Amino acid sequence: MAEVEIRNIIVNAATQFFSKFGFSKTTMSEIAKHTHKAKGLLYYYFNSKEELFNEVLKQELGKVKTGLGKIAVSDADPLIMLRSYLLLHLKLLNNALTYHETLKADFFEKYHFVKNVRDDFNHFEREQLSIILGKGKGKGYLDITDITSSANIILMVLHGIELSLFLQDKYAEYEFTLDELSTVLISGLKFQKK
Amino acid sequence: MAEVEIRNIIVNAATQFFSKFGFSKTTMSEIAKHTHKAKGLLYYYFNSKEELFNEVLKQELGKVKTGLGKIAVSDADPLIMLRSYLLLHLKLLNNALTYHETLKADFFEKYHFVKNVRDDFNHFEREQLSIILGKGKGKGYLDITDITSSANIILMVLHGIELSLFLQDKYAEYEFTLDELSTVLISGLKFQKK
DNA sequence: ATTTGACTAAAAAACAATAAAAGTCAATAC
DNA sequence: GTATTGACTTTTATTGTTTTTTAGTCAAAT
Repeated sequence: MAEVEIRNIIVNAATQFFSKFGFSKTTMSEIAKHTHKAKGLLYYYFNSKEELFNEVLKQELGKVKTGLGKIAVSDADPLIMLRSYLLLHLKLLNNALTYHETLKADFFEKYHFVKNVRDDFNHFEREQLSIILGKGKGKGYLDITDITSSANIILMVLHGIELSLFLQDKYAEYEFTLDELSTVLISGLKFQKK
Repeated sequence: MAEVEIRNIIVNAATQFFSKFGFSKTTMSEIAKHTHKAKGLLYYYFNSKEELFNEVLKQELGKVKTGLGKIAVSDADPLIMLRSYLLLHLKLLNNALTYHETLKADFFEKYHFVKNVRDDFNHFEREQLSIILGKGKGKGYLDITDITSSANIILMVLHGIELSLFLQDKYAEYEFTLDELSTVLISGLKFQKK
């Protein structure tokens, strides 16, 4: 079998276990057994359990990036784009189970090995939001001077509520409120006749 | 000495220790020693360590309530009131150290014994915000239909960012951004000529 | 070049013994 | 009778030890 296929089989099995049981309660032997391969093979493709987890998180966030990336390239109304972005961000991340674990770990300053992937994702989000905000500003829809600063505000709110939503499983409960929140935020950034 | 005075001496000493070392790393003996009283006396005034901690938290949040309570009763511009409320909420809670501990504990579903005091505070906040939003709506400043729902959005944002601000000590870092955030939120709730 | 599985080293879980803390209460002071 | 004490008991946490589990290795096989 092609090298890349086996690698994927391993990553897929790892994703199942990590998503269900988390990093420490998943064993490499379990993953190996489930793929009907020897444990040593996992170490042929990945240097460590951490590296494998990292790859799982990377692929998970990769899918989120793909979803979110489609918004900024479209030529829809920037206000609608921004709204879609906020809601899709929360919706997609709500299902990113390994990401949830790294969120939680943030509080204990563990999981440093995952820093690069997380940083990359944050950078991506900053970029996408800047594009959207830039378009909105260009077309005179948004009343913002400093795009970076506005992006920071939005990200602060998103990251803030992520913790309560995902780690305390309140997404379903708050879904409707999130809709209103995005409306308020966008309305707050909108150009207003004083 | 009057019964209530001794009680206060105990609570004050307890506040110092709990704020500095947290609930579990503070011992009742320490508190007793610091007040130059026997440990048994603490149990004459409080049934348990948990009850004492509860009292400390109650007084801490009581001060926050006093500060925040002054805003809604003033007859300032509701928009300014709302802005002051958001910023003061974060500023005062940033110094509420025992509250921080209960925030953290939320993630582990510990500290259930503190639920009443926390619920009371949440109820207070909901009330204050409703008053302010009500005034804003009445005077035609705010474009909101459901006051409860708007209060929920604001509280969700506040609670969300509290975790990152207080538990990861980012208040100083984000202070400026918070100012902008409150501007955006208020602007988003403001009545707009479409 | 890929895969195996017995092997080693390191980390976690289980257990027992010990220390430290919460909480009690009969005696004492006011 | 109310407030206070401090020695005492009970619970909970800590420490050190053993056992088990798991991450990670590697020589041999495919």
